[in-house]
Amino acid sequence: MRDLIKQPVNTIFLGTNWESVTTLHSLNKDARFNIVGVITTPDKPVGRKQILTPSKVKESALDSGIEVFHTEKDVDRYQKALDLFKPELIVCKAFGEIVPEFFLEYPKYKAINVHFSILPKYRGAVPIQKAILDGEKETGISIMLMSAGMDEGEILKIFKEPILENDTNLSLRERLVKKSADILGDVLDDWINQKITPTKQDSSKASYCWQKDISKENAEIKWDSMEPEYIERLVRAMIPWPIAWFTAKHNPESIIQDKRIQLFKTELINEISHLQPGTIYINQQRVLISTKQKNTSLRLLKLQIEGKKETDEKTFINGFLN
RNA sequence: CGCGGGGUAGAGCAGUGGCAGCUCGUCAGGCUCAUAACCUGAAGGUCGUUGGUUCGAAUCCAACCCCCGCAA
Repeated sequence: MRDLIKQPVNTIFLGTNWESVTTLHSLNKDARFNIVGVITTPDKPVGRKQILTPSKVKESALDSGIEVFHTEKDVDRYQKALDLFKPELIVCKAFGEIVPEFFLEYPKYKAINVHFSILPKYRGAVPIQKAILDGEKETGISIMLMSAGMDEGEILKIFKEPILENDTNLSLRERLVKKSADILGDVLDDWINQKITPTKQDSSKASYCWQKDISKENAEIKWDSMEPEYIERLVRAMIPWPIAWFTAKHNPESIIQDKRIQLFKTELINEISHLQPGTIYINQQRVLISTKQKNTSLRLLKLQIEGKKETDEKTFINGFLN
């Protein structure tokens, strides 16, 4: 037994974005862990003006006085990080670089990753989005050992979380981030004190998801081929990026034409419409789009037309009445 | 100099040389058992900024600022 309060574990944290920040914070204020260093990706150009910006984790770590290191996918630099920090434990959340095996094997208590799915389902970069797209009713948090393969390591603990009807990638992600930050310290403590036996994944049941599945290109709504239920899920999965979109066709029956439209919030409405799929119309103070199912339309609760700002349904109608 | 759309009342928009408008919201009153409904009235603007053209500019010209979509 090791009393972590008396002997905090020297830990390296690997991460990049705001999710990693929440996880890092919870470990950093947890007396059982001593964050000796943070490894993150190099500063990247961001936004329309391509300003060189540090990752969220880097900003946060520097604020907390934690040393920051960039490995830049360079094997030698991983070795340097080990020499520099001499970690007993590595914790990883949303890092995004392939990490060499010797680095993972170095710490006494190994390298632990937090993944947002019930493994072995949804291995890969975008498990939340894919679970929503597939219409899954639940997903979860897998806390696992890192291995050379992608998300193939042995499982320490899995927590399940329901996917709500209105859940977007963002809302669900926020819940999972918060919950995982709450539980991670205790799971690590149990692991270090050998109260947990890792379980192998059944790789025959594995499924995968890729970053390229979530892109501007794949966020385009195809009214002629996609089922309305799928479109509604697509809208929720693409929040806050890349946002589901389509170009309103040249169609006299549609109130908007030849414009690119992004959808932020929609709901399915039972209503008979014989308009061709993708036609935008207004009925009873509601903004609707016909789908390939004649008895189902999609109601647009929040939308954005190119060149304009995001507006809700009511505001859109106010302006349209001109 | 990457491409394009835009900036007009608190919000969303119309108005392309001649009195500053529409829908919603806000405020006051009315109707109603009641209401997000309906009726009457009111407040609310330096038309992004600066300069130019003109008898006269929200409108035409020039420069700049800001917002948004695409691309990266």
